[in-house]
Amino acid sequence: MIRVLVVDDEPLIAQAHRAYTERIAGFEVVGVAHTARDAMAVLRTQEVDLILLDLHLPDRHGLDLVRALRAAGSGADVLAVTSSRDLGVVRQAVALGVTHYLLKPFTFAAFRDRMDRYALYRAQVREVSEVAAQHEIDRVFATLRGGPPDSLPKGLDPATFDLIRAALQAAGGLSATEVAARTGTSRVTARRYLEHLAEAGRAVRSPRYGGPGRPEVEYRPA
Amino acid sequence: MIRVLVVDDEPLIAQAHRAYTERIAGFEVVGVAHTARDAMAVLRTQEVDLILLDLHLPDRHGLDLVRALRAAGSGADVLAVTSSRDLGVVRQAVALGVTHYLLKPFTFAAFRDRMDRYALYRAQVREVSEVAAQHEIDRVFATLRGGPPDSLPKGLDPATFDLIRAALQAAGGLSATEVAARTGTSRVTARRYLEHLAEAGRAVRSPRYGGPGRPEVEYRPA
DNA sequence: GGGACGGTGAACAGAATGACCGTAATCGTG
DNA sequence: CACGATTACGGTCATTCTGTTCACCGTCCC
Repeated sequence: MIRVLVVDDEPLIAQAHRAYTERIAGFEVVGVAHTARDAMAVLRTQEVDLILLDLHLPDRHGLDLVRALRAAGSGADVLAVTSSRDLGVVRQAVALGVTHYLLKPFTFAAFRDRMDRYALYRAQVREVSEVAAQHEIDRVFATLRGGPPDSLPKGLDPATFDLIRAALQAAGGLSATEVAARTGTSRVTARRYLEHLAEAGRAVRSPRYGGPGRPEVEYRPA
Repeated sequence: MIRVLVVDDEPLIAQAHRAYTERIAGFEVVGVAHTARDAMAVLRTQEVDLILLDLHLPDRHGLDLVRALRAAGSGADVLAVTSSRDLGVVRQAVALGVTHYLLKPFTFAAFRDRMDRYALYRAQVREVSEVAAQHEIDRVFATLRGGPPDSLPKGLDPATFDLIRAALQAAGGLSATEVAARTGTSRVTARRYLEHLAEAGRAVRSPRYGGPGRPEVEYRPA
């Protein structure tokens, strides 16, 4: 369970964020604060993993709160949630290590995306305590900040997705052309979905050498 | 010009980092420090945009230095450079807002990649002072943390590249023909990638005499 | 009923590979 | 020491698949 502290000056908004958070598996809200002072108080008594922080607070700027947190040695991560479109603020937020920055108003999908990313990130850094290579570090950073996650991006149909995935699962290892032949879709479409699977880590790509001409890419279920 | 402070306890390494930095257009080194105390002193007298920070320092852990910096309100960004493979350290570094994390030893290409990314990030946040939409924020984050850019020349496939490199690493010293046999590629292809590795300084070539006929070229990982 | 959007496939430029072949470098022999 | 036999090198080119663009069609919303 990832323990979340929701901080927003408007009680209604804070409640909404709490509800949003609780709709996502793996997260629990351990506190709600409406001021920086309240937030600090909660942090003194509660273990908190992630702070959902509105930067606009009545007593203090949110970034100041983060600074104070860091000075105090707190390792809590911060997801900034604000309507401020000032890039200077974004830049400072980055420097202070916010995991992400959500502009209000946001959709639940966008919110869940950031939260899912964060959960995945935590799983990665918790799973092993040592890394062997630079690219593993890169993967951790990319998880937190990279492209869109598991929710199907635009242009991908759930039904087609299932079809392609099933075909791959059944055969074990197929090229885009072979998947196309088995599912009845075009190669282009098959490739689109296979590529998504690979991107999401649910399939691995490896080249197939031997014949003349450019090598084929084989996708195998992970 | 992006003003860089180089921090590393070993003078030789610090000089190397300084040289690396100065090879990249748009960056200038405004200071070199060997201890956390030195670094703080420089930061008090100099405007610094980016700190190239070795986490292993004689007087204090690098992350403590970052914490102190943040507490003091410094907005300098940090690129962590360390040989520590401890993921806990990585995690803390992320929370403190390091722009990236480079494992020693690293190639100049990897270093330049991170620096270029950072320069691009700065250009983005400086160009405009306001943002209109979430996706612009996302772009800024992705610039800083996105996946590694394929610095491979055209005609070379990343997957094949990894395959060849892995084969070489595992065996220690192989000819193009032997690599071909182990990877399933043709000799021509294997040689293409081995040549690239040699060119990039990641493998060394030495002839193998003894048998009849023209000597073979043996590639060994550098 | 019209417009916008989302998903698909056909066509195309070019990217990555293997086959072929002349050339280069060594060893063995007279 | 010279010369032929042998073996690998290194460049060129045909081949096949990739990845992208664009037009089409259905559907949903206004």
